[in-house]
Amino acid sequence: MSLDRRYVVTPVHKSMQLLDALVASKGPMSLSDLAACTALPKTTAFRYLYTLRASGFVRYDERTKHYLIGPRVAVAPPLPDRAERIREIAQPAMRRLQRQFNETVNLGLRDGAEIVYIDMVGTTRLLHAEAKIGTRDPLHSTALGKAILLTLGPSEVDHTVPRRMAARTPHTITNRERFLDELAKSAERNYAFDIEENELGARCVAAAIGAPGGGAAIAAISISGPSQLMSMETLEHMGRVLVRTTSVIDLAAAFR
Amino acid sequence: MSLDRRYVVTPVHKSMQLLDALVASKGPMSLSDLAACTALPKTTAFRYLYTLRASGFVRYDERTKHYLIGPRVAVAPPLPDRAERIREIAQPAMRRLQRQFNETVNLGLRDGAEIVYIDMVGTTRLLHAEAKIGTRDPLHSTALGKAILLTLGPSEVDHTVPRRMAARTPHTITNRERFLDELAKSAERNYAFDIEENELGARCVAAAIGAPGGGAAIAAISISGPSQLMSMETLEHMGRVLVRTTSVIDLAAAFR
DNA sequence: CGCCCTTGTTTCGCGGCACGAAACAAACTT
DNA sequence: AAGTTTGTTTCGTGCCGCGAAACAAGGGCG
Repeated sequence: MSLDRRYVVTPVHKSMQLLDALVASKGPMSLSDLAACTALPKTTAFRYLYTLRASGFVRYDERTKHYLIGPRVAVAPPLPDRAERIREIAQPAMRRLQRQFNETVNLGLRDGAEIVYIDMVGTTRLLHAEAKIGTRDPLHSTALGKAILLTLGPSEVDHTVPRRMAARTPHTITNRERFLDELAKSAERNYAFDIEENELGARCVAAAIGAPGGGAAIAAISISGPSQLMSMETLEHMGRVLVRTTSVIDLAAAFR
Repeated sequence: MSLDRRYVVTPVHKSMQLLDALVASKGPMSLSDLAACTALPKTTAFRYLYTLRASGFVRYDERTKHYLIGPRVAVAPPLPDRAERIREIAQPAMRRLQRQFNETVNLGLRDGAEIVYIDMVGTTRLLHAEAKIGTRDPLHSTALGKAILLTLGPSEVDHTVPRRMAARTPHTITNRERFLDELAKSAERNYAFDIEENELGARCVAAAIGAPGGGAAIAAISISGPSQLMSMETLEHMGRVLVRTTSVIDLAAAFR
């Protein structure tokens, strides 16, 4: 980020570090814990937490004297810098897609056999969606994952997709042969579907963003929505638009 | 909340007000807007926002010079004081239920023909759930809603439940007669179900929290989980425990 | 085209308030 | 019962955050 010390006001900055610490440790923390892991004097940490508590961003268990993230707040861990840059680059395209179809548009990054959501521009209606940034899903049950797998060589696909593919819903494809078949079909179109395979009631279509060197992709964009609104024709139309859109995105700038 | 001015550190407090303002207006805001609606000098607002931006809690659109809630953060609007007090009272019971069944436990408040989620203690696994606080669902498609309707007189039920009941899923009961039938059955047990009526793949069971005067309830507690793990026997067992638990909760203190 | 008004950014010097050491109070361990 | 750790409170100092004002860019209007 921009570290122009000139305008950074310490109390705000430090108190946000406290919030981040609370997020990172996924559970209740004592004052001492928090002070220690943010390198703040106990007194100061106490005051910040007291204030955050009064603002409703932090919850306090009087009994155990432990602090928790406030119930009205959800914070995901910070993303690595590269992810941040990729998001920056993809942002305009995502907004355009969102406006065109008025459904949720997702940006995912591959990490091993999982995709990590790094951005999501939604249909304004729900908080819900926005909170999922930083969460993960398997490659094999998501359109984003399949779209990325399309750009990998057969051998890499082979040792990336786990032997036992976990079923996220009754529709998840868990048979390896059927899955490779499905991939082959998707490869002809350059976009991939997810028909309630990752979440009941939700359909998705995704296309990968070309890697700078032209090799295996590390990111993809998807459009997702409720099955009722996403007929196969709609999905195919979206798929074609996605391919056109993603093919002109250039991630080179994200790698220095 | 506790307004002991002694320990409230102004910069932290004010910057949280900025975040709240951003949340309230559900969209991009200019510096001037934010400064105006928080009654902060432009200079100060600028510095706070700059800091929040550097911490990743606020996003900045360089082009339009507008601020947004950061993508890794989700914040719901603050709850009214009464809701806050009710949550405080119900909290211990909810934690107990959570530990006993290891499924998500929800606390909902009636507001007209909707229930508002005011607390949620989850199965640690997901951010996701926690973020839904403050959101709403129809009374007629949720266990929480039905549990509250059980405590209302027939005439009040009649003009509370809308003529056309919106279908949230294919399983939502939209036929008025069938719905009243279902309510009658639930009334005998004092707890109510939701069998994928509000969200596909999710089942719920709920019981109302007795109103202070003994009249119509305004709150209820539910347990929800994936259909695979929630057999009818499990649901019935949970229902009986819920009734025992909620019947001893006393909300009197929440009303002065 | 040029003027004015609004909006964002930067500077600067003052004063108040946030800081943290230290004292105090509880709760828990030994 | 003494000792250790943890949370809370006090208090005086100095630093740093504050906001007026100056500066820089647009953008709209005549």
